[in-house]
Amino acid sequence: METAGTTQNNKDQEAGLFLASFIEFNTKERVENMPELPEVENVRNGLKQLIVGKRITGARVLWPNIIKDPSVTEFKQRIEGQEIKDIRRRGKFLLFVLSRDVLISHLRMEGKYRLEGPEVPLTKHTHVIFELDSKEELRYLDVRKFGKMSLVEKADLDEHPSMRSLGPEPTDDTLETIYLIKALKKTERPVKACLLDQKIVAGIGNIYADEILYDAYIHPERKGKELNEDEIKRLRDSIISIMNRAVEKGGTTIRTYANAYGAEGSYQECLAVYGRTEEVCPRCQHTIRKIKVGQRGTHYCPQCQKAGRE
DNA sequence: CAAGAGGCCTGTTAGC
DNA sequence: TGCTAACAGGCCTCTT
Repeated sequence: METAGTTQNNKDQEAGLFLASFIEFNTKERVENMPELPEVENVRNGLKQLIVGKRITGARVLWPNIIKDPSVTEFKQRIEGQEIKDIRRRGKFLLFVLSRDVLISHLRMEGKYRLEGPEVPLTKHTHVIFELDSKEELRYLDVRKFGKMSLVEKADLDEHPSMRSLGPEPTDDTLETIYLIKALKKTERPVKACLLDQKIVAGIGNIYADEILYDAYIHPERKGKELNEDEIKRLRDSIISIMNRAVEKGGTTIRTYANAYGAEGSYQECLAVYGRTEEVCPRCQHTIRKIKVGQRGTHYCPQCQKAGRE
């Protein structure tokens, strides 16, 4: 793992953009930042100020598996010369709107972008480099190499496999109660798994799924079909309010490198259960527990979130 | 069709 | 102490 203070390149990191993040809660539990919707939104805002209007003069791909489609050769050829017109977001996907194409970028667990001068040495986790006409480089770093990029024509964006099956954004305008009732009422899956399913709602990851269920007083293992309409209504409200609040706070970042735009988030101060295993529930003083639900680490309060009714 | 398993990766950690 | 093996995690692909 990288550390913030290693003297030599510390200055460089602070000078460039490092919308990044490692989360360190306490000595018991350390979790790396997995960018969910609020974190991606934060990255989007930072990048927007820094690179919109600049032109990509070339691309270097050091780890080919990051590029999902088209082929690496075509990817590099096509992106060259295109101007960055806008940066958008859909779910957890970052969308670089270019002159002709859209670059779809998913950070997965640890992907991050840095804007640096070419003289700044590459780290071993740098996998893709976009050279800009401003003489800077937009660099993609990813310790796990899990992130993916696709380049598609604008007209084909909605039909791209990554976009096509995404559910609605978790906002008041787009996530309807009726829709959520329909989606949950027909499934045996635990509600936690449903929240993580991007086809049902886009943008929720492991941190906010736990926070949402806590906020809604719903046990993560309850099956979708056994939730009543009032509970699903409550769940919908929690989805929207938690995600809105997290976006306002700039997402969750426990420890971050400084950057010129102060893009680190502060939602970690609001986390009630995530990363707080064996701590005291802020509502009822019961002990927060960690279990596994659908292969995922899950934090909840056994007192506030009963497995039975409520 | 829905749902679960496997694969992608590597730093960290549990277990010997 | 030093080593290996298991694990985490989001999404896609394959299988059932």
